[in-house]
Amino acid sequence: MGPVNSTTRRGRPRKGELRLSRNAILAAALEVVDAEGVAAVSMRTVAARLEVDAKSLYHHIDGKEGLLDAIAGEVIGRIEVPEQTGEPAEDLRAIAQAFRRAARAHPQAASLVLTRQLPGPASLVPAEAVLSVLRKAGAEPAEAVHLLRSLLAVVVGSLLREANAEPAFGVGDEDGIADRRADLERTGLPSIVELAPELARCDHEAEFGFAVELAIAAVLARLSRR
Amino acid sequence: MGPVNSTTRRGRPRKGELRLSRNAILAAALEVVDAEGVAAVSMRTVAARLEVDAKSLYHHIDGKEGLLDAIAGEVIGRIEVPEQTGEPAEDLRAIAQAFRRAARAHPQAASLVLTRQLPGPASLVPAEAVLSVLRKAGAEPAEAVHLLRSLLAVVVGSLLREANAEPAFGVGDEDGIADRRADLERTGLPSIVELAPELARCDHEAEFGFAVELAIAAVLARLSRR
DNA sequence: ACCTGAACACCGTTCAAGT
DNA sequence: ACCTGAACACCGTTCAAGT
Repeated sequence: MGPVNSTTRRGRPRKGELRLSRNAILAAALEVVDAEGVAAVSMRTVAARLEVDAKSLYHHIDGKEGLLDAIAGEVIGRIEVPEQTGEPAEDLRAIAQAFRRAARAHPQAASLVLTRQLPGPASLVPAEAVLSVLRKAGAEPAEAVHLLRSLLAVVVGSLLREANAEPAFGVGDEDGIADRRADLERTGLPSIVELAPELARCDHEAEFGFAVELAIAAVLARLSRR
Repeated sequence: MGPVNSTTRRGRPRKGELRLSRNAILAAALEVVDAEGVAAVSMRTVAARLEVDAKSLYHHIDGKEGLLDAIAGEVIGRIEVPEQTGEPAEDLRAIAQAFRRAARAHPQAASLVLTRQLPGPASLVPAEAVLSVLRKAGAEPAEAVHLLRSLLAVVVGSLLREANAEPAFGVGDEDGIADRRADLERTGLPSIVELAPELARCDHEAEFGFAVELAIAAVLARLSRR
């Protein structure tokens, strides 16, 4: 159908109207994601936000799959890699936190970002930073790549848990925590039951920090053991 | 439409016909996933495989979202946790490998499994095993939960990369590797260019092993430093 | 208790026709 | 060069009607 006003027409827009562009589409798509989640992204909803027909998008992006890839690239492309200090632990930590900040800027998009082919061009900038730190810290070439991939796995795995967790899993919500705890205790699995109080809650920021510190310690121990 | 034979009818099946069941639906859904990928799963395709109308599925499962959750649970529920040996490193390694084996049994389902709310009931058995090992190795209660979550992040992050990588990224395919290498060199990012030969290829099994060993070393170092 | 026909409100995508 | 009408082949889901 398209816009319902009486001046609906075909062909290119009358002069003065904003032209459709890849950037405008991406911005609109990100708005949909932030407002209603990835599931609400469709060619039609995105186009509607631009007051344009869904089919028009095909002139600027490569179908829906291409749109989702582009959204992921957009989010990951906004990682602001901090300047290096020369202190490896500090630098690696800062890059990991920058990654998390970018993911948390669009919480609803996080699973999209983490789930798509990550080593796309957009993620090469943070990868470059990590590799540079590792090489300066004394890692061999092949070793640096293994360590990069290990660090990336920790970051991605941690952020994915955070993205998938129900919103209330974090702070407050003592009721939800009590419910989960009761569920865990009902399993009868001894360690699960014993640790139910700890398992029923999750401070995502602290958990991310813990995993990253553990990984960094492992990396540095490995590099200094030489 | 349903089956096109001339005896189409409504109501419950004539006696002798197999009844629809949650298990039958899950099995059919897993067949679709293995044969054509998660994207090919729809109420209609799954129902067609059972020669049943799509709407019939609603009597046994909670809509499409419920179906996807159930598939993920099914795959993860098949993790065969090995018996403990008392050697923490060996036991943790074995659990991680069991996790990978389950994921690789249904490669097309992997991203589904890793992406959904993981701490569902199905994943509690492997979690119990990890926690038990950690506690025996001397971890404090809260610490054991942090370490479990860190280990899970490494495993999930690694398997997610493996699942998302294009099939050819692994072995052979020297052409694809050469292409990727050329792409990486064109970025001009110094460390990326220097390490392009290593970055262009990825032995998933070795990479998984490396990340897991690094994580286990970190865990044990932390627990023995006391 | 279980299955389906009719129906609804959505999808992504192609392609020819318009300006 | 860019946009859309018409059209197609799909979706998930509700609900009343059948046995």
